[in-house]
Amino acid sequence: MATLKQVAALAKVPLLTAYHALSGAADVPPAQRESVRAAAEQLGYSLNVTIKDVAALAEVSIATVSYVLNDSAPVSAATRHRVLEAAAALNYRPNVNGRILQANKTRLIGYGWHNLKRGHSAPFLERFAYWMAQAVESYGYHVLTFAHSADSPTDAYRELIQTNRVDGFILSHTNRNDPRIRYLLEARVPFVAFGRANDRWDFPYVDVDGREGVRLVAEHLIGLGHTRLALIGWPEGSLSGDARVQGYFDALDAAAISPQTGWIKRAENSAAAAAAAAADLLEMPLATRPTAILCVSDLMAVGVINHLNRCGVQVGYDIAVSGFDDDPIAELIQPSLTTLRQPVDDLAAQVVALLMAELERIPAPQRQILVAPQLIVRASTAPQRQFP
Amino acid sequence: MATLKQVAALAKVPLLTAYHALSGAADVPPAQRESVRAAAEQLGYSLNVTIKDVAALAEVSIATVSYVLNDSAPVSAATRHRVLEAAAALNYRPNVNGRILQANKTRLIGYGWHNLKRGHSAPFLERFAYWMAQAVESYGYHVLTFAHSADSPTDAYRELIQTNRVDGFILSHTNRNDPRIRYLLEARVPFVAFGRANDRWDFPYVDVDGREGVRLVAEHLIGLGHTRLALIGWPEGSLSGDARVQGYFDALDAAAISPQTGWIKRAENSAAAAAAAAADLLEMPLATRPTAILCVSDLMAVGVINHLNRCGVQVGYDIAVSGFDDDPIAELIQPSLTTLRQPVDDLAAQVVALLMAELERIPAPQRQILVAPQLIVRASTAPQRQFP
DNA sequence: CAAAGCAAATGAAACGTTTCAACGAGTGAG
DNA sequence: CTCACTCGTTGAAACGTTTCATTTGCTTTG
Repeated sequence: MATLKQVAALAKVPLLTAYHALSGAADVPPAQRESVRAAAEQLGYSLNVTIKDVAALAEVSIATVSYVLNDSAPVSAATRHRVLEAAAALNYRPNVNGRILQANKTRLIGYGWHNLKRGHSAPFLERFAYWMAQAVESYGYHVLTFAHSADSPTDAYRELIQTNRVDGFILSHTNRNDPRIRYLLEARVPFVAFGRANDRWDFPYVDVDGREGVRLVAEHLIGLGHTRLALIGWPEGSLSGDARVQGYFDALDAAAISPQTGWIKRAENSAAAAAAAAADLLEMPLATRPTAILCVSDLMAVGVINHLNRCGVQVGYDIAVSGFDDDPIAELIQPSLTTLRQPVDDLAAQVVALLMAELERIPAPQRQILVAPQLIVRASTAPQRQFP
Repeated sequence: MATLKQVAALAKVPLLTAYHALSGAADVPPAQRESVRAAAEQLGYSLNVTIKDVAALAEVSIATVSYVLNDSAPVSAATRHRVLEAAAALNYRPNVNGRILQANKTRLIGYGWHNLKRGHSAPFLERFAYWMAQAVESYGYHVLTFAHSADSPTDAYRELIQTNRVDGFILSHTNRNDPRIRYLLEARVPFVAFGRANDRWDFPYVDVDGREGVRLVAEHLIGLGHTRLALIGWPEGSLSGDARVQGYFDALDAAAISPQTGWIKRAENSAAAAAAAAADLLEMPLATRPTAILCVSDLMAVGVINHLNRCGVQVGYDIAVSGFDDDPIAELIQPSLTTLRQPVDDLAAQVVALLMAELERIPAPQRQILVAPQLIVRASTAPQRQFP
């Protein structure tokens, strides 16, 4: 491919004129415009301003242009000025791909999407993706998203690394002993997880402090006078699930309440399963029946509220209910749901900050970060009644 | 940077042995391993298999390797076999960045995130992002996501194009006269919109057929015996909003029902605004009061249902309610909500198929596609009562 | 038997950048 | 006046591919 300079030479016009003729950025006499067009045609040139063109216009070497634009070597004020003028006149923008090849850094961060089943979708993650993109851009990076299957997730990660498509990864929706984390650790690929995997592996992560969150809401309920608190958690074994249960015990311990058998239920993360658990709780004798039900997700809390509504139990008055996540539904359900909000923007920013340190291979002093969620009090735990 | 061949020569071992020593892919006698390590160290070489290494091992030129791997020129069976063996033995994966620079094609599609206000988030878009990534990958592309501000969105698009970061774009959340579309058309950048902009511009898009959707649900209600149907739409002026209203008229016309004044309300896309509109409707005299309320979004329908519940009106029995979107909340609210589901996977696949045609610069015959949503009947329009 | 033709393989250029090593022109010290 | 330095600048190499133009070694044909 020819350069702009050659086109200009062939058309016997100044370089800048050739640029204007082809770009339309400024007016050029029709005769000249035509001859430039013809010259470009003849050379098979299509407008594409490179560092060479800037160098030609500024009458310096391309090395000098590079030094000026990256401020990576001393350049005299006069030349610097000429170069900047030329770059501006030609509206020059460096081609990132040239850079990438030379530096062997793509400035791209991989982020994999799962295929969430209907109803299990997390609106939360869409916002996370936004804030992540935003945070990453402030460091001059971009996010490359890809889809991966649930059964062999590592394949997609391996492929992206081996073909040099990305510099690192951000993982979300981590599982216990997540195979992706195992692979990335072994392959020594920079990454940060949004979520934990197990206690043995040492890797950088940011997670919501579910334990502290549930403790907060339990404390809030105890403060309202509740003394019989039930908890509907996930089946034992999930990292974040067990942490949340722990927060419940923390609060009860602190208030010197001893948890009764039957107050703790386990259910899958669905409205229906939680409703069934709530039904069990309702069957307890009124005198010992819990007056508050803590749920480890908003989805479950919604199931509980719907069930209580159907049974004629007044939620927020007869029985308080709380959730976790601050899903949009929390504001929309009747009564509106007390819950814990995860500070998405903050989480994303911290994940990205950690990742940048990993990419520089200078690990941050604190590579494991827990962020406390914020208690959002709504009608489902309104202090409307004195509990016996 | 040195090549694997040079390292092997310096360590006086075969190329493949050098590879094994450095990669650990196969066992190598400790003595040899050490001398290879030392040689690599001395040359400042870190393991990175390129086409040159494959060529060296197969004892052919790099051109031949390229031809074999891309099947882009005739190669004798014997050499082809040698090359494939060598590539496999070295676990060679082409570096995409070399390709990108040479072809000036990044095989990256840009997709911009908006910052949606809390409560206005669309869980739908998260799933769209997943299916889009999936579809794009089946063509060997990836999605580059970026965040852009609401006030000057085109800047981000321009930057990505001018620096050659992406080959094209997918837009979602399009507005009437969307400035992004105006820019991309003018800059002649390949893109496809998920949503329309206005009737004047000719560009490829895929959109949900809101008109047909609302017609479907109205038809369904009329089939149940309803004759007085109200509609709560968005303020006039939005493209998709107006289309949905049109579907309502279509169905009423077909059933020879003439819409009464007062049946049509306009409200912002929020639960509260829709509830207020529903309150107005409730004040109409019982004899002429609508028996069904169609809403142009699930969010609005939820506001309406909550309001009716509060007023003691039995939704699905006294008054039917419908929404649009099939948000997860539709299944969770009481009663569950009849609505229109957008076939996300299908929409994403069609958007991507269109984009691929645009990228090849051979525009598809049909560049504007409307996809009909699917009617999902739930309890909020149950046929429980004979309407007068 | 020479010329022509063909298939297979190769050397080298190109894509756009950064950066190393080298160079020339001043400047200050001896 | 010369030598050694510094500062500013430059040519060229390198990153990993693809692909053009050419060469090599055969086979066929007149």
